[in-house]
Amino acid sequence: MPELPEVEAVRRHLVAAVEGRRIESVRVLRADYIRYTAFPLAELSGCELRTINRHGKRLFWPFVPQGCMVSHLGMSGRVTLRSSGDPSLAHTHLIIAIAGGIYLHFSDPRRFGGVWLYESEVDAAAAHVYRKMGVDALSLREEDLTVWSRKATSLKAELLSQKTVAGLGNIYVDEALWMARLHPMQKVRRITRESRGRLVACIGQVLRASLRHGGTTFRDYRDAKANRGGFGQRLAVYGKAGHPCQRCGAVLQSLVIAQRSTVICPKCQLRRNHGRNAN
DNA sequence: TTAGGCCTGCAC
DNA sequence: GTGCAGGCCTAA
Repeated sequence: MPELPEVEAVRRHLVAAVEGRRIESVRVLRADYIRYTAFPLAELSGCELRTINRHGKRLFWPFVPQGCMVSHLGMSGRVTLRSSGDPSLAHTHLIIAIAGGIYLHFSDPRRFGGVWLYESEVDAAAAHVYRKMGVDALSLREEDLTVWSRKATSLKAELLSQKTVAGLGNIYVDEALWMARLHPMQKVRRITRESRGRLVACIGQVLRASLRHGGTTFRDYRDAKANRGGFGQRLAVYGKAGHPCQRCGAVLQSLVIAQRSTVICPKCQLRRNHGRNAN
């Protein structure tokens, strides 16, 4: 499932191919994949794609002279570059024709993802970043987590919520918490500053390592070239319940936290908030 | 804060 | 055939 490294890998590939190019036409094959439009999508024809930015798991596509598209891959979304405007992949919902004979195909079997269209980049950010998303996980610093001292949620729920840190999903939350030796059920307000610093470092390390390998392949993820990511076999805990912890050898344990499957090392990741409201 | 719904493919 | 996987939104 696409998380930050997968989305970033897609972004880099797309930018190299289509940045600065003109939109020739837009073809919607499935209307409800377009979640919001401030103006008809067809009016993007003739506009120039200025660049592609990313915040968390979302891509922002600002156009000149006007318009900004937001895309989210959801669980099973893919954006692929093709030389044909005919849908070759099942579940292709949107095709954007770009000058130079390039066609951007948006496909998404499960349709958890989608596309939004705003008048401007500011409008797009207002709807998708300012209200609900925290700092992007790749530029996270320890100071960004000081707000945790006033929050009652668990580490797992907090990191999945995108509210303070944007971009992590179930895979990388489990990986980063394991690397930082923190228990996912621990309350964020009880995390020491030192542990927060360690977590920030581990989040960066996990994401950058994944990015170097082109993301994680799990189920349907592919990058814009339809390649599979190579980070999958390097995962330490995700999907590895019952296997030995590569750090201490203890058997990795599976549990459900915040309605999400979670894998931890019961020996490395000890809860430190026992004795007070530690149910 | 938590549960449910969305949706499909795949493992069992 | 059943159930689970998951991000994110909405409702209770």
